[in-house]
Amino acid sequence: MTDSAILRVAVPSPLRRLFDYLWPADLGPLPAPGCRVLVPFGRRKVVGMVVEVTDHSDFHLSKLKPVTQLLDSQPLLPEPMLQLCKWAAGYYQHPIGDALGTALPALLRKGEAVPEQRHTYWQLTPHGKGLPASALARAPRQQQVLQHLQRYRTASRAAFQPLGITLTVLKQLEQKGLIEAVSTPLLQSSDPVELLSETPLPLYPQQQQALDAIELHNFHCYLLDGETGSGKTEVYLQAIEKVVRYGRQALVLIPEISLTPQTLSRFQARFNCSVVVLHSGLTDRERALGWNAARTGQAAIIIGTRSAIFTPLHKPGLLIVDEEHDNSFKQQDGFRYSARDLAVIRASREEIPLILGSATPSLESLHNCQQQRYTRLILSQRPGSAQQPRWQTVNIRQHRLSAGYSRELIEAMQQQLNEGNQVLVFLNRRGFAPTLSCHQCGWIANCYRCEARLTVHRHINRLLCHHCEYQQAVPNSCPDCHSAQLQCIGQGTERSEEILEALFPQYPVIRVDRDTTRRKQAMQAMVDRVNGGEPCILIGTQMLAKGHHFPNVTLVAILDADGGLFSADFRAPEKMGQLITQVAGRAGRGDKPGTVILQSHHCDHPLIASLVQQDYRSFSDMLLAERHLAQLPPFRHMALLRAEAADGQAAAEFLQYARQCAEQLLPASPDTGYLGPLPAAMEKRNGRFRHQLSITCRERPRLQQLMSPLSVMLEQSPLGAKVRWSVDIDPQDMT
DNA sequence: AGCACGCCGACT
DNA sequence: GTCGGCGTGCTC
Repeated sequence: MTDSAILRVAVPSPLRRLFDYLWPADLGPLPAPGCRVLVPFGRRKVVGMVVEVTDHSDFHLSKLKPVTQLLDSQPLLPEPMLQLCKWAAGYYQHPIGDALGTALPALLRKGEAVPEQRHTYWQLTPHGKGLPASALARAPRQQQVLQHLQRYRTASRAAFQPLGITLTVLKQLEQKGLIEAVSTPLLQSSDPVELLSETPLPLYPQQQQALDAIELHNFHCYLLDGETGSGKTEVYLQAIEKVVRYGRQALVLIPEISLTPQTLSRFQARFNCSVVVLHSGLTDRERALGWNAARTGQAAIIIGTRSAIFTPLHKPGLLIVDEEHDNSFKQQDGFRYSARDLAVIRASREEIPLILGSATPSLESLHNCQQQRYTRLILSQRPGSAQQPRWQTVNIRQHRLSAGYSRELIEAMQQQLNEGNQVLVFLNRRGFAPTLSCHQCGWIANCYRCEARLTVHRHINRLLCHHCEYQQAVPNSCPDCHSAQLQCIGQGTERSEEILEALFPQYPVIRVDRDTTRRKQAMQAMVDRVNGGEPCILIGTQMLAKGHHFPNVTLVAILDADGGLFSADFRAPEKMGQLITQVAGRAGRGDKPGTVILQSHHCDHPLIASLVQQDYRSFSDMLLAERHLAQLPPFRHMALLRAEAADGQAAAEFLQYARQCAEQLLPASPDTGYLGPLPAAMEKRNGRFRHQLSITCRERPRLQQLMSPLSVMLEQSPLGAKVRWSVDIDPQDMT
């Protein structure tokens, strides 16, 4: 209770509240929300962000500490971004300080000043200017610099590079006092240059209709639903062009893996304006520079992965989320936000359009179209001569397989290869074999920290756990009965590669998975090799499904389509269908028609049948009907409480307590359902036992009204201190 | 999350 | 006699 100025500050801590500080008059006028401050917190000093300015506090005035230092004279985050972070922290039940932390580049989070893009160049000192051009004859490199600067007055380091002048030479001249480095802020280029550096591609009618349908001056969501190769990117590019022409910025989100040079170069080749790319490969400084260029409006187009949704924009004009169904838009730990869902909130607050693009839209987005909240724009043709692939199933239920390959498939592959074409084989399991077992006693190699089998990796001759870090050498004999008859059961990409090499010795086999693409550039080298065009076989995991185009592939084989059909995760079939459709889209992109062969034990399963005989659209309709019947998302809103501990009992007890609290706040009813606590699909993982409690509500606000007080109660509960627990709103991955 | 305080085992 | 193990408690 006071009339002096109080700042409500978000502080990096796991506590779900703001902290009040006094503003000492000698620090000058009150800072605006969005400015960073240095504050004492406990026994240390931390960088916090002003969220509110007020004149009262629930705390005793005597308990408030004063702000130590103001770090920004102007707000770092504009009001809409601050609001978005507050909203996201509330919606996802995450501490506000941490949420705001993810919105800032690391450099700024640490309290550094905002870096500025500067133009650095070299010029002669007065001493250097006095020298004749013939000076420094004994140092030809230095003389070259001298003469160059006498002629052009200034030159940047980049300008010296083609002349073969290294930084060392320049430093030597600087030592002699002959030249000096000058750095000035980079001015915004005000020259009216032509925006486009290449002519846009002509649009076919559907593309044109889609582009025309997108209203640029108000908020609306558009689902650009077009299969692989239907030209979604061209629609993005031309929509961005319009937006940039009237002086606004476009923010494009792409999945983590699809940050391929191909996508990127399309944007850079099209536009002359400044395109900023925010990806994980940048240094902290580069990232902060790009972020700031977006904030100040210097960058017209910003492309980034999930976290880029928090990039402030000076004049936002358009948001795009490409491959909106992709799981990487949902952060799976810590601050569990969905960048795609936040894009909807952000676009609506900024009153700008949002384009969600996908060949295989998420059921959430399709449902939103059915509810008339989004407008669905369909692209069903492939430009040029490319044709739809032909689908074919092989029932492998009673077939004798050669290490996972049916006779039909082998024959089809042989035929395509003989005709000089390429074949892509999709097997979503890396390693040699998923199981090592003893033929004598039935022993199976299990991970001792996880409830999972160890995967045999033949090339390094080790057993790896794919769920934790554990690995060991492949034993020579069974640890139980000492028999030497250990056998590998099941198929992985490594084993498939061996089989293919034996089956088709005259053709190169290229394996693509996490193990073969670990090295930098390995993926690109592989793509280049394949697109060289020689007949070959590609075998790989889902890495093959995303982003890259292989125009010479005419046959796509899906070795095992059954993985997603009978999983504990209700989203598994959706993921499977998306993956299969995406892989199938790699086939026949050139002038040659493509074929997709799908091996399954359940060819007559309605989901498989709809995918094969019809398309993703009928497949997703069927899934939506199932979700409706089962009252699952997107027809219900879900929160998942997870708890894990070395003592499984403690985790279950904590969730039991959570359920009691929750049911007191919001009793179970036809509109509100509780399920659990139940052991997670893989109960033991990384040495901890995991349990979960799911809560579903018909109304989204109702769920949030429950989760907010519940999170606070759980945070304060002593039971919660003994286990690792988290709240996941709109969970994507139930495992 | 940090970072303290706090009370019990093997070492200069 | 101390160094240090990690239990629990607090941060405006």
